Amino acid sequence: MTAQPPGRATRKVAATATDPTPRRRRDATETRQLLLDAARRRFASDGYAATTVRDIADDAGVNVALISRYFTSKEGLFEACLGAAGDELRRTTGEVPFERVPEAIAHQVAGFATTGVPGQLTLLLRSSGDTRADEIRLGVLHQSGERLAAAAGWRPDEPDGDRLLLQAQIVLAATIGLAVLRTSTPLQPLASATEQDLVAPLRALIDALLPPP
Amino acid sequence: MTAQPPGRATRKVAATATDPTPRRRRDATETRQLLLDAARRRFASDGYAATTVRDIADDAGVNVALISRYFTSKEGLFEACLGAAGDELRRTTGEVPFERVPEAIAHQVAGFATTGVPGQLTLLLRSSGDTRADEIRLGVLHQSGERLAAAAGWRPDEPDGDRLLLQAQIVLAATIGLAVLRTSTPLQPLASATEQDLVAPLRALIDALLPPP
DNA sequence: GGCGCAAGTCAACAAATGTTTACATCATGT
DNA sequence: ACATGATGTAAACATTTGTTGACTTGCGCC
Repeated sequence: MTAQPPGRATRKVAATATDPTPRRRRDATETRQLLLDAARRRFASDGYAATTVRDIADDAGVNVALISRYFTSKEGLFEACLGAAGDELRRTTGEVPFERVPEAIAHQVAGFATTGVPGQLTLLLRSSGDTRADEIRLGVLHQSGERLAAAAGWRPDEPDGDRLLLQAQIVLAATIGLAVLRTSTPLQPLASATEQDLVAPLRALIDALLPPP
Repeated sequence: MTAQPPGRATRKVAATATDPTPRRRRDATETRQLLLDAARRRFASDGYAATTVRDIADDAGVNVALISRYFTSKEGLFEACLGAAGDELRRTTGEVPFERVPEAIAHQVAGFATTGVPGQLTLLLRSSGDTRADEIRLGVLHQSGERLAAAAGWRPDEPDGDRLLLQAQIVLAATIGLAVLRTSTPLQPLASATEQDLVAPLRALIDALLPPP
């Protein structure tokens, strides 16, 4: 496929010609980031097992061996991706006033269309076959559920508290299902609905499950 | 692991000893069914790519080669599973009076705990890397959404019809998210909630998104 | 009973995958 | 300028995976 003639290597000079920023040809941190971005896209859209390290390396335009160098292994790379996804989800469901949660979720779910990066949410539910990654994912989801429930007035010791937590987790489930049906399995018209299109239904959904305190 | 001593084959006599029905040792249709059941479980819990044909064959207690014989290929086996899952989902969202849709969904989502089979729903969203299977899945989901919307009074030519269809698909998304968070990623307390625990929140959710006609 | 075919077994194959090893090349400090 | 460590490359590796072909074994029918 990409077999280079064995003489002098072709080198990738093409981009640098029109590139305004003559960035260094060798930059470890940039290479790391390229790999992370490519991996997030691949993992989110194809899942962990179906993604090969060569896919990721090709997307990023770097050599396959660098994945092992910078992230130890494929699993290490996946965990690094999960970390970023967790941060993003925490930001969405945590540090946001309760009234604006629908907007935040809509933005998160719709983020795929705006940013090129498919929602990190899909990353969260991809079965990985890796125990460590499963733990991370579960922890993130659990914490997100508790934050959402807390924003709706949940207190851990309160009687009937489990009901509220359960309903917060159902909201979370709906969010994740939305992300999946928009990216991994593009279901129309849901997949092409805009961020604004989603806010109203999401508000109705959240109001129904988590009545404001 | 399961290495048999190479002398006379051990043969699987263990089960037949206490088995009240001395069923034939060689039954093509039964073997097919064993493979289908094992495959549904594996595909639903681990995903398509992470599941190996040897896993399935071992679970079913049959030889690996029989997968190719009866289903042509791993993809063929997956499509066969998708067919069954599609039937089940159609049954849930279609031939049910609108008022009882929450119960039907709860039953479907909770089905994992009651029957040993993890909800066929999770099968529906597993990315497969196979174009044909993707089409099947998308078709099933689309049809389910339309049936649900129709049960809520949606008519294709009606103005503002897209909004209703969109909201039905959001209900579908919530359902799928629920199935995932209960099986693939067991999130507590959601994962251990009983069927009855789910009915009330689901009714609230559906009432909010699909007001009865 | 014994014959024929369906059902099942075993071993091997090629392709793909994650990882490593040895080597080449750039960047930087002196 | 040039030595040295960081960065990137290429090829090879040991496994695993899906699939196939030749072979064996049991079932049903004459």
